[in-house]
Amino acid sequence: MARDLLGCILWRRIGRTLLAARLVEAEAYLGANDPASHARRGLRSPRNESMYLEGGHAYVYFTYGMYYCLNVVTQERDIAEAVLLRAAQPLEGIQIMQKLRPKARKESDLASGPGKLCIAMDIDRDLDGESLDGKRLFITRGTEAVAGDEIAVSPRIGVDGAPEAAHWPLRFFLAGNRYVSRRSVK
DNA sequence: TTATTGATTGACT
DNA sequence: GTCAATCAATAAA
Repeated sequence: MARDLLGCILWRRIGRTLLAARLVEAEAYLGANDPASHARRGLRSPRNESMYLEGGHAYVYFTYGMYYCLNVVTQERDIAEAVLLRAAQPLEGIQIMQKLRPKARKESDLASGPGKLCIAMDIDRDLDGESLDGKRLFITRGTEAVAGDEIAVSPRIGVDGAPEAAHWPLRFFLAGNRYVSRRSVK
């Protein structure tokens, strides 16, 4: 799923305005058996409850005391697997995004990270559990095809707390794309 | 009840 | 390269 989401378009409707961005980086989190997942060992709490929804819903969590991250829930109900959307290329409503994210000086930095993406597209816990085929949030196939050899794979970012899973190759991104979160990391 | 730690970012050396 | 911001969930006591 993480692989397939690359090149897809994430849409966010806020009243009459519509924002869109092309996904260029995503990470897979494998539920109960993944020590780096919020659902490791079957953990379940109000925070991660929407991970247990059926595929096609949003899981939005608050982290480091100040940022939100958006996930696509992928499995059947009660199986808590999800894909973290880490970076995207702004397509529509770029001026609005710039207003929402004044710290970004370049367009390529508007959504070049999971927290940044949520700031640029005004995504917070209010959207947690929402359908990804809904009014405020939805995803469509991209118009630009992604070639198989365009997709690079690496360990996930920031999972140092789970040494056992630290090297798992579950981060997918478009090789050389300037909108990914870390240009130095291959 | 208290302590630790993040699926991060931005400022700074 | 280092580090602080800032808080909720989880772990430890």
